[in-house]
Amino acid sequence: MDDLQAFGIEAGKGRHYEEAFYGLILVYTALFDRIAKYLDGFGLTPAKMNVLMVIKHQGGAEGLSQRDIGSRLMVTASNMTRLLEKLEREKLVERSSRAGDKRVKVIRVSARGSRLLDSAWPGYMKTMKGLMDRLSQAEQKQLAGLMFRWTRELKR
Amino acid sequence: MDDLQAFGIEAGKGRHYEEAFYGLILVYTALFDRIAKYLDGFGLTPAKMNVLMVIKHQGGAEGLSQRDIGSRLMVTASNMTRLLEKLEREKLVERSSRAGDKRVKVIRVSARGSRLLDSAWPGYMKTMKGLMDRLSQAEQKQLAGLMFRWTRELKR
DNA sequence: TCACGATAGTTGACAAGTCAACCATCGTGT
DNA sequence: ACACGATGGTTGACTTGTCAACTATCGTGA
Repeated sequence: MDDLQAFGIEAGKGRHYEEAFYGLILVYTALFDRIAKYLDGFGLTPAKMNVLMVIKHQGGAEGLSQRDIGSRLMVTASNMTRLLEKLEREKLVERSSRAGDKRVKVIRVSARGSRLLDSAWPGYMKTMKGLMDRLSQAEQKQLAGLMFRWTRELKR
Repeated sequence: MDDLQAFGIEAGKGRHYEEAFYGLILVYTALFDRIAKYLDGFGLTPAKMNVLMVIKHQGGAEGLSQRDIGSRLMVTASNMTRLLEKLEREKLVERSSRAGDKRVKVIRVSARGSRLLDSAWPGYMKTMKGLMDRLSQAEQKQLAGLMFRWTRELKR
């Protein structure tokens, strides 16, 4: 736990909240890193993967507006614009104005995007599971419960 | 838990690892956000705050090299260069070449940086504690333990 | 009907992070 | 003594993310 010392924290000294806080940061960055490395093999990034997943799983035939995607992923509108521009340039996604409301842009996954998503998906899940499986089943369950409670508390 | 649905995850369906994974992301971003908002009042960001904390708490009289700081915070060398350039421009930090090894730049907190850090610190800790205290003491301890084990596992 | 407020998206300017290529300096082995 | 590899830092090009200011369109109330 030398990592925590970086922040001036000594482990095992009471002060669980500091250990938990900095531990969480360390874990998050490690997880993010591994996932990013995996996705890199497909020319994808976590952000792009998330966008593709949301559109494909929740878009149905009608597609989603940029706003819809953004709010589901907690990504700002301006960030969505640029993310989708790139995805469009890479032909993974199609953007068209909605008939009846020219303000909204309807986003759909292209055939190419869909194929890419399908090919990246199993390994993505496997990578994630592999990372999580460093914890026991019981610990995973514990963590899931903690995170669930915590997000709800943080939202008030 | 509607947030998790964004990723195509249903809560409470076994699959604790998915809930834990996405829950962790949600929590992390929420925490980061609040901390960033607090620090903004001081013209600081989490990254800058971390750098100042490390230099002040571990730098002693001799200061630290950029490499030292970077490795303690898991920040890349190139990122350190730019971070420290900004901190230097804002006169929060002083950079000088080490006598005896011109490659190394020795970093010290300036008087101004030190004052700023002192003024931001108590509220920073209070904000962090406030965020953590949405969980009970027992949960914090549990979480700290989990994170401790997990970081170690992830490092192999 | 039309003015005004709300909604969807875009743009500019910035922070923080990455990687790869690069320069300067150091230290060591022969 | 010096060549070469290791070390410390910088730079360029890029991604993801933010906020604030902006445009365009839509819908509603008077």
